[in-house]
Amino acid sequence: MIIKAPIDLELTQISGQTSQPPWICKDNVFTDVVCVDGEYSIFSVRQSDDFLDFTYTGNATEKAALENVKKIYDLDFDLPRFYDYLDGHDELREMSKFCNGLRLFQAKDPFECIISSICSANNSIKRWTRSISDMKMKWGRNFNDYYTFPDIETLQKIYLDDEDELSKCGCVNDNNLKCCGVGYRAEYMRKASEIFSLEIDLSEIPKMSYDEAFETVLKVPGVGPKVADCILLYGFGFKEAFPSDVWIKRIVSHLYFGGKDIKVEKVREFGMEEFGDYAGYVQLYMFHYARKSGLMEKLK
DNA sequence: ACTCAGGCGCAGA
DNA sequence: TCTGCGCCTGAG
Repeated sequence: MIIKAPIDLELTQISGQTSQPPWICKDNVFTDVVCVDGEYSIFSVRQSDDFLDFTYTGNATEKAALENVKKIYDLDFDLPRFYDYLDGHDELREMSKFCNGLRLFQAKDPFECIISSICSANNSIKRWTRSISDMKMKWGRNFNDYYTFPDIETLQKIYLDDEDELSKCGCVNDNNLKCCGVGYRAEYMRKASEIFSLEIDLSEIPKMSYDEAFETVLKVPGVGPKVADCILLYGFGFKEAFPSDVWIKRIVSHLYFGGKDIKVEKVREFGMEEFGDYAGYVQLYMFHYARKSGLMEKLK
């Protein structure tokens, strides 16, 4: 079925955002397995002119499947209206040209989003993507060779490294987190799994205010301000989040503060104050604008 | 072979 | 409260 919302699907997929790796692409069709009301469906999406062509297999009702795909690709977001907003500001005007059709690629699985966001910290997009894909292949459930992300209970039991695996199971069979290339983040990931199993109920987070949700996820080891904002934005749709890292710092500094060196924490406050409910989208557009326009090279 | 990028936790100021 | 170091891995 065709969903009439303008989107650049490929751009949205490869934007390197921290909710999930890109879906598997074959002949311009992007496919992955999605949990709908407790059951697994294979979702396929394809660019059809400006719109999205969506098909799925599985027992999900059409209504539920549609709701899910709309959420994942943020299809209810009014992109033209956002472009009017960008056009109304000197500093932002150029961005829509470079990122036309780019939407938030939202998590299909909040737990996956949390763990992959932790994995993304102090990491490269390439290495982060490989690690998460490895984890899915090793410990996720296989549906037609599309793999789910391992659930909370599964991940809690995964060994940390070779040493941990050897002492607990007597042999080493690449069945541990560090062999996925996550490095010292392995401990954070396992601790986080424990916390979401025992202390924090994932389903409570969407009911919270932004501030409350921010403070809640900050308690998780490996989650600082940047990762917390990524989790809230890509995992739970808090669009007022403005994830601020060194790149966003450089870009904001260049566009708004005459290149002056400012603290990342100040950049976050500035972004939230200045852009309000558009903060998350402005952050997304800033990053890709900088990438594509050559600004990023200039700011290095 | 070596250096560096990248956000977070922690020790020490 | 704030500052600066070390963490792990792969790319250059």
